[in-house]
Amino acid sequence: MHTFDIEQDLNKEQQAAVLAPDGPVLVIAAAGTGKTRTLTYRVAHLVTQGIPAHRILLLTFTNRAANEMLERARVLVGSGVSNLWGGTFHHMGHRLLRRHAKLLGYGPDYVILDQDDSQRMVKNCVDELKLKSKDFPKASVLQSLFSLAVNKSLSLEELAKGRFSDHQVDLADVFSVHRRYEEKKRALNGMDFDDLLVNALRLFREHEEIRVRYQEQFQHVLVDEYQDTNIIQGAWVDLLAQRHRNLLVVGDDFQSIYSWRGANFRNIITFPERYPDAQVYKLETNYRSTPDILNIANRCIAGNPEQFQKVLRAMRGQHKRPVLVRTTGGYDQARFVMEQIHRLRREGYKGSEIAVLYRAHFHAMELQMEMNRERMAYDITSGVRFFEQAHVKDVCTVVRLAGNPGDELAFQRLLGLLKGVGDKTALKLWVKLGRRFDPWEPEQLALLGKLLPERARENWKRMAGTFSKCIRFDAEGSPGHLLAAFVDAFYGGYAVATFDNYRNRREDLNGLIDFSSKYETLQEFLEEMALQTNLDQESRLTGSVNTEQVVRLSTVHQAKGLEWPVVFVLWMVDGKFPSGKSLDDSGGEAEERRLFYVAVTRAKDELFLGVPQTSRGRDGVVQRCMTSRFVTELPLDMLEVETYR
DNA sequence: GTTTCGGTTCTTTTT
DNA sequence: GAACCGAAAC
Repeated sequence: MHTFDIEQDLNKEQQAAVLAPDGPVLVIAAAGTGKTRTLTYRVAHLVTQGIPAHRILLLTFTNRAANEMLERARVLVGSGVSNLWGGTFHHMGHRLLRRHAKLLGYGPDYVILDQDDSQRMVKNCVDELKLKSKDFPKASVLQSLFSLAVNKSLSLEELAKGRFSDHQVDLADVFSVHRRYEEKKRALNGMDFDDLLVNALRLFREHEEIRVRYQEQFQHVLVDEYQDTNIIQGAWVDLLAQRHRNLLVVGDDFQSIYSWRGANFRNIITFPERYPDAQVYKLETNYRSTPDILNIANRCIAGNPEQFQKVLRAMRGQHKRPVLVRTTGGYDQARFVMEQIHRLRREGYKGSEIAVLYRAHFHAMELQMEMNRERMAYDITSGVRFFEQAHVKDVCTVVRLAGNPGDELAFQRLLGLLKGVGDKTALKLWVKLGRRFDPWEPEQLALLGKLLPERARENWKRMAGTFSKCIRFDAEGSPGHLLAAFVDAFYGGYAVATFDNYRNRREDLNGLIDFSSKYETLQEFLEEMALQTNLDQESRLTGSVNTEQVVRLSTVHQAKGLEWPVVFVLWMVDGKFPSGKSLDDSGGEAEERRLFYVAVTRAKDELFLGVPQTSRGRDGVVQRCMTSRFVTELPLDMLEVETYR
């Protein structure tokens, strides 16, 4: 059953970390040094040592990382790991709160608001308080400000003062929006992403019996990507591990790229101070990339302040030199990438072995157009996340209402799909129905039918038909039926009339219905959906495309933790990468540089850095571009310089 | 008073 | 793509 051999499967550095004795452990794992592998083996090792899986807690940042590690651990030690507590911080927070939310005054069936939901709710607050004006900050700005305050553990006042220092904004108004927002969430029995973290921490801090119970339960706590934890998460982990003190954190301060959302890499930097008896292990042996690529990585990051010094040691031999390519503009850059992809294909690379990375989604516009024109298969984790696309959110409103009749946002959105009903009418109806709408109650359906404006009724009949067709049983059963029925009866027609890319959206919806049928209850589906930002790559790709030949387009952030034989980095130009906006923010230049480090270390064999000489600004005006400082900082002989026009 | 529609603008990064 | 704005339509 245990089909692994630590001595044979791992190098010395990794072995040391995996076999580390009990107590606090800090593993500094540089890029491509087998961090996931080490963590997985550590879990497997603990299980074979006789630690019951349910007494191990494994925290990650992304769903992808959680799934990958649990999957790999399962391969090593079999189904024994299935009781392991593993997942993202938000998942774990939710898992605890689902059990104990009552203690904090929430109902057990609270709803999770994703970012889009929060933003809409903030917008509703601004509307209700009649604060809408040209000068007043937009809902999205306010929402992210509220969120940042939580994640950085700063007072809203402090943060708002800095943010609006040069605007004429009455901070009192900002506060009242915030207060209203908090009240609204309470009224709805809802938590946003930040509440999941904050409330989970409160649970521990304010309820000793809960704290003691979980401190006792988790004999071992393991944290992945520790450099990305924020203050709340850091405190959470410290608290949980207090009893047994078997806390193993893995991270790479070089790859800390989330300070803009509150990540505090001081957590990792000060770990040895907070745990003076901590064992520190470094992983520096890199199997991924060629020496030339690692040279660039080592060189670019070395000057950053405040970090654990480490140098990537290459295990691979020389291959092709990394290339810096100067092009006239974005279009030529795209042409260059296309030509190279054709060459690579001729040399035997598959499309899926190639990735194009960039700082911001719109940087890939020209390339997308070119790829479309040539009908080259590509997959892009688009700027809009799968579950936040309009059509996905639209159809999910029915499940939300079926699961929670008090979901105002869902109601508003659902009714907004009817011609002749907008925000105002929806809100009026919501109040008339007593701020509650249960689609399974025939009386409510009939009442709403009567209250609706004349021209909305025709469509309403079809919408309402969905509910009468799905018997109550479905509310407790799989959400798939309900979604399918809604699409059949109403949304299919609506989508045809509304979207020009109807077919794609219909495919998304089919994918969603497939995805939903994995869940047995509406509640489960809703929770999972809110915490999931994207469908897995495999399930999103249509069967008709040969996935082997699909080139990957991605932001650098989303590429973290992944690797490809060939990597292109677009727009290595000051203002774009580093991004002009981020330079004055908290992370500043150092964080942008770390981002560049992440981009470079994704490449195994070949690396291309694109440097267009001009870019088209807002009004179509052509501007000269300065080569990115991250490139000019490098010694010239580290790169092959090419000009393409 | 509301809603719709058509045009415009703007895109950093994510659970 | 989708949020936003202003003008026209209900």
